[in-house]
Amino acid sequence: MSLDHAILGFLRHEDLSGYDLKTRCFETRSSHFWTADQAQIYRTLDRLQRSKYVTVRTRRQSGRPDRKVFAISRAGNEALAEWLATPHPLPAHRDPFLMQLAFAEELSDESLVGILATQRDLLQDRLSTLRGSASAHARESGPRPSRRDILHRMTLDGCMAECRASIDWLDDCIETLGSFAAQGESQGALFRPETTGGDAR
Amino acid sequence: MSLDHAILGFLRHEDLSGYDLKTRCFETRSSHFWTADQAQIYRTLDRLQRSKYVTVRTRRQSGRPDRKVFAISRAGNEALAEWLATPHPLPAHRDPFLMQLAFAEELSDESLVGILATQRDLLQDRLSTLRGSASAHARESGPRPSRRDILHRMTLDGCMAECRASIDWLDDCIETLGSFAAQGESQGALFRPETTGGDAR
DNA sequence: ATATGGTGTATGTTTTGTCCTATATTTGGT
DNA sequence: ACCAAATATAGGACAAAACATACACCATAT
Repeated sequence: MSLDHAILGFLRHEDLSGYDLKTRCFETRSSHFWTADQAQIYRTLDRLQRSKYVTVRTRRQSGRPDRKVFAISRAGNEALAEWLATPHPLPAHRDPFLMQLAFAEELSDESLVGILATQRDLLQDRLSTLRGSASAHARESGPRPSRRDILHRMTLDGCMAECRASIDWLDDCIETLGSFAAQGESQGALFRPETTGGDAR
Repeated sequence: MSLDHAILGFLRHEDLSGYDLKTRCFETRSSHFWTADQAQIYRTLDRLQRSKYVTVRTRRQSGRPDRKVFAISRAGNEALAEWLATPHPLPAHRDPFLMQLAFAEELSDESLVGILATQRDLLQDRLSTLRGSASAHARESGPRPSRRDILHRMTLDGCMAECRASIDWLDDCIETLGSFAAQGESQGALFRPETTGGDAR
């Protein structure tokens, strides 16, 4: 259902074709929190049109194939506004990397550290990309950003915060495994006691 | 594909029935990084069996319906080992809450802060749950945790780290919006310049 | 001439995950 | 005696997403 609202959200700002949504919206503006396949976009537009949440007008273009430009309808606006104003439950967390780590019991320490380091690097890359988007966005929006700009910036900040947290965590894991390997197995001391007390909030 | 490996991972440790996997594995041990519907578990077990990654023996039980106990096969072990030793690309990030925030332009400051605070509370609940799991796990595994225990603990730590980062970020957002509302719109000063310089790693 | 790459829309198939329902028995509580 | 909850497996329907492929046209470079 979220994709529907993403499309309505983009259309609220300006009228767009499926192609626009793909290239100017999902591949750029929202890529850090939602992506969508081209096929998915067109099918969803079709469905939104059938449910009267968007209207379409076809733009004849000289030579090129026609552009179908979609606009959000009254009903679409209302549905979107309602969704935006409602808190939604957290979706189940799904993380294939944590799964890999959880079952890596029989992996050698070296392989395991390799996996962790690779993941760290991947997250570092993502963080760099996010930083790039943030700078670009700051440049575009200038010294007096609109409310829209501020919200967009917040989403980037959120992603960067998560990213940094995961990187730090991975560094801790690598360190722990390093001393684990150095001292041999089952030394116990490596197991940091829970931080509940010192870190309560 | 990840679900296959999750099941193989659990079976590597001990033989289990579909019901065991549901109640003792996915609803408890792995709930923080992967969940699975009961129907999905049974269907996946069926498929894994057809592809010879698991074997099954049926336990007659007096009265009760038969238990189908699954065990991982040689082929299953090899497939799992290979998957565990390979780094996998980051999946696309999908976060409906960030989407909600990104499109919340027309929401009043009050509603927006409400949404952010609710999200904060939801994450706080998740963090409490994670803390509970961590304590319980620490208690069960005792002073000399096995490698398996340490890895499991790491997955919990990773989730908690992400959770905390998101909560802190939400607090920042709420604060920013608070001063935004106080000073009126488009004051510009509220837009924190990018932190790239001070936070480089 | 031909290839490449961008613009633009659309369908088919498969995988993955969710929800609902059905069946059958035992145990424990009121 | 009766009801709810736990134990145990499985199919149908469907939405969401990924993956592949197709059609049609243009501009530009080789």
